[in-house]
Amino acid sequence: MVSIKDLAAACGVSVATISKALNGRSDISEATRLRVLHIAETMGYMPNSAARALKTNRTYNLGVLFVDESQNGLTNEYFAAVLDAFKRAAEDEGYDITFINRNIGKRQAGYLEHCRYRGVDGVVAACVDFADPEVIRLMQSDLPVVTVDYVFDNRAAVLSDNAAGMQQIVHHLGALGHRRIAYIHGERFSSVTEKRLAGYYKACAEAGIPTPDEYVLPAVYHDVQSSAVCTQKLLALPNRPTAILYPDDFSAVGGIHAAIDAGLCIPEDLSIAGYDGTPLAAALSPRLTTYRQDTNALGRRAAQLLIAQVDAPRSTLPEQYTVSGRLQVGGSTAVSV
Amino acid sequence: MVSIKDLAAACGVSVATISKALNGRSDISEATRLRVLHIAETMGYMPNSAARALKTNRTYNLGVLFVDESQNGLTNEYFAAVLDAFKRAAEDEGYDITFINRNIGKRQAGYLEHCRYRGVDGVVAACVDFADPEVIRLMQSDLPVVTVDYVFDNRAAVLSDNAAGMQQIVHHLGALGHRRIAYIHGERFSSVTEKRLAGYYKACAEAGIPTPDEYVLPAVYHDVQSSAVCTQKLLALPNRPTAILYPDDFSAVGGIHAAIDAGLCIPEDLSIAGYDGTPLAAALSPRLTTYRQDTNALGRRAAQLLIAQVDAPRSTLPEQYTVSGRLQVGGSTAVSV
DNA sequence: GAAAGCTCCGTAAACGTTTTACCGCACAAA
DNA sequence: TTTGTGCGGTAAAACGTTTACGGAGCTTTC
Repeated sequence: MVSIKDLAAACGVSVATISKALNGRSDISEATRLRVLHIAETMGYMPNSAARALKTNRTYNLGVLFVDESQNGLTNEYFAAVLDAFKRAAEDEGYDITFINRNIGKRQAGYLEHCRYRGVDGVVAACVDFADPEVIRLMQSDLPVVTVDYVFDNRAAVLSDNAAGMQQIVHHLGALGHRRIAYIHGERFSSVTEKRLAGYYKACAEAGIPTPDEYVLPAVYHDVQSSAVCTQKLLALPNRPTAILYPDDFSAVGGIHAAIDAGLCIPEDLSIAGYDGTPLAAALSPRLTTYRQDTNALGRRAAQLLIAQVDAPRSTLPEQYTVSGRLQVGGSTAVSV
Repeated sequence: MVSIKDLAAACGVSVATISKALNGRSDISEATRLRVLHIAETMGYMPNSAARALKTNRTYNLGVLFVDESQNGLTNEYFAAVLDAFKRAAEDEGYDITFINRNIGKRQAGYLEHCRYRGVDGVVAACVDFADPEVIRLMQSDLPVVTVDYVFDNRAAVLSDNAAGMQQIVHHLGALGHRRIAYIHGERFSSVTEKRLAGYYKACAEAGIPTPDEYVLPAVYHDVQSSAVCTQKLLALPNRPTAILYPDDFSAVGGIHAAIDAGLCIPEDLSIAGYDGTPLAAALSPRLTTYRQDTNALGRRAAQLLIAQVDAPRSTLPEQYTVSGRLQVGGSTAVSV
């Protein structure tokens, strides 16, 4: 590996000059800069990020914090899509991304310690349990942080418009004449679920649609089993709903099958809506009505917010951004009978 | 940040002693080691990975190379699952993982250059175009490398048993009495596709099942549109197949709907099989017959192979491991009429 | 009783950068 | 001639580690 020292020797100047030439400093003549750059090219010079990080305390590395327990990790389609967009945006700005975990070397540690050990310039947190003391410690540290789909104190955050999305779905169904709209939601005490529930109740109230307790059932995100069971319960009701809302597109599949098993036709006998707007929604037949979250904008925005904090002159305040999605009407919803 | 120097001062010993105590070296008394460890704990000492990397040329960072163009990135469920397992295994061994891209800082570069810049100890390559000159350059470098689902020269690789998987599916259908089995496959010139095709042909030959050209159609992985179109073509055949095989579970959804639209019942009129064994397969009704790839073993094995190379005494040879999956029979396949 | 061998610890150099302080020089102003 | 003022460059310290080497004190060995 050719170092800055070798370059200096080859160019006949000092290492300081090389460094200046490479980093676009001003106190150097254009002539020598060009010469250095050219020789660096031909010698195949590569800077050493470790040395640079050691000296500057900047790694140009961004940490990604998420929990991979219980399937909610990389295999979560929503999170994967957001992360993918985040990654692309970060790379465009010259940052690399690396995963945060709870050990340093082979020793157990905390998330914060891991970040300090690796010297990441900032952290994006998604899909994590914000009640976890370790997560809280990280959030309260002086590290630049951006959260997705959760607001921690007044730290930077990007949010999907969960309440608005839910409202749009309800409005859509209300416009189709539905008056009995049930909602099978995801785990409680997640801010996403709470927002969507609020949106559901608000929209129903506005439209004068009743929301009896037996129409609001708890299930589990991405679990066809639980959504199928809930659907069966709803369909067994004396006054069964004409439309059912699901926590996500995948769960809706469980609902669809439960409905079909009950001898119902979709959308003639029952309207069904998912959430997320994944490729799966478009693959189903009829296409699933769903709310498409703008994962691309979410990830990109998160990267921008984080990087802005990283090289903020400590004056910029953290912000919360909400990015809105789009109702995607498919054939799974139709006028109420 | 408290450094080794602060520790030395607090302990009243030299920095060398601290380093030795921390790294479990032998030329130090157990008494002082304990004292150092204790004081380090109370002072909240954290090593600096950059400094360590600079000195030792080991970063304990593993690079992940994959292309994220055309949806085949993180959102690819198969890859995401493998990566997740890889990540867990790597972390257990004290390694962190970071993504490889083609720029260093904001400048364009090659994959290899990026790796050298970041000083990753090794690279796992999956879902990449192995014809890309940049990828080839990386593969031919002296960096420890492991590939998944592809064999490059004699570098280490983990492989899913694509041929065997396909054979098992065909055997299963053959045992059910099917004699007209069509195969809608993924993109050609991918080694995965070629292996599966070979498996299909071999199993059919063994069972004396004909494989007319019009039964073998090219489609695109994870594309319901193309699989639906292919399905329509097959069903329009004068001598239409009694069973259709798909490149993956998601594509099978397209096929199922095309079949239903054609007025067929599954599995009574047509048997259908997917590939991968994703949660989706189990969510469908009837459950999709599929071949479940052991993504967990694949990822874990890849990590083991890579790490073994990293700290190999240059004597160990790279190996190719094949990990086998399991046929998962669902209700989408039944005895032939 | 001296040589040899341990055990434990310190000294100092090195890894590849960046950055601060400074120096010499040419040129213009006084 | 002196004094300032940029400009182009150098020297050297610093970042936080690891490690080769050496040395002091002790024990073993012949």
